[in-house]
Amino acid sequence: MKYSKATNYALHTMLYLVSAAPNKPIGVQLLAERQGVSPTYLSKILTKLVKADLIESASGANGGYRLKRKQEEISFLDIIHAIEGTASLFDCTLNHSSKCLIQQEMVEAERQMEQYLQNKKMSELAGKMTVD
Amino acid sequence: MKYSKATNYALHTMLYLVSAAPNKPIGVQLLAERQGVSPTYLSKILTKLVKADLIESASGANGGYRLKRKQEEISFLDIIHAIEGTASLFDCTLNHSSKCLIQQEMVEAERQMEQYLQNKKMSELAGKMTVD
DNA sequence: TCAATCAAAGACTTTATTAATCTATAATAG
DNA sequence: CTATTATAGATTAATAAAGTCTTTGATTGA
Ligand code: SF4
Ligand code: SF4
Repeated sequence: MKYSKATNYALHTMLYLVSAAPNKPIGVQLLAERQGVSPTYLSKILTKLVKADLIESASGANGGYRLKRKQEEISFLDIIHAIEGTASLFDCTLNHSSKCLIQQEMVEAERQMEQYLQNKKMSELAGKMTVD
Repeated sequence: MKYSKATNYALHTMLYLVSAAPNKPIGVQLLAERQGVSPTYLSKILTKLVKADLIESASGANGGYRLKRKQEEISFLDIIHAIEGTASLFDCTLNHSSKCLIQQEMVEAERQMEQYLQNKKMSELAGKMTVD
């Protein structure tokens, strides 16, 4: 069990957008170069972030991506959910009883992690880290 | 990102062993039947649990598997780690700075989940759940 | 001792998921 | 219009998970 590389790219891209000038859209070309990934691939990842309403895109010359919300309103969890989806990490296909303790505990454990990630906002990274 | 099916099998097997008579080893045949999985495959999973010192095995007639520790000394996390390994969920291959906040937060979030799972022991399931 | 029973190990195959590419289409600024 | 940039979908490649098959080794008890 691992976070996908896509999530990694998404987090780094968001970090970069956070530390960039807020009103100048940044093209996928540049974002991809920095991370050593192909523009077309990063593009699909960013489209997910757009659909999750975390960033917005502009087509055409001088277009690109920029934050749609304030830094303090974007959490790690938002980004992760946008890429990985929101389904539970533990899936018991059978699911016979709502009182199943295994499932309950696994879900609660996950909730603990998500709670932490939800409280971590992009604003905490801004300035405190340089993107490379 | 999902827990593997192997983890699911491991948890269910442990639950079954917990609710079984502690001194009579149970063969993989029976354990596999209950879960609708092939004995040889389950066997490799159980071998991991043996190596993690959670259960012990006996070869030969009347052999099989049984708990090696007390119920209250086996946590969900023990089982999960035995199957999934202990590597971090988030891997940044670059890893340039020990001060990287992204990595720090991701690791800390995971720690929250693990802490919860470490406190959940098999003894909490015993009796409260029927295996099916 | 020997045959039946059971676990361990390793090589292998199949299936599923993730990662990535390629190509075509749509939007927009200048 | 045309250059630029995002979106979408189909497709391929790479990696990981799931599962099978076969052999070996240990143990029991007849
Ligand atoms: S016991 Fe719980 S986790 Fe297992 S199959 Fe039933 S509902 Fe799912
Ligand atoms: S910024 Fe942090 S997470 Fe990203 S590559 Fe560097 S060390 Fe890894």
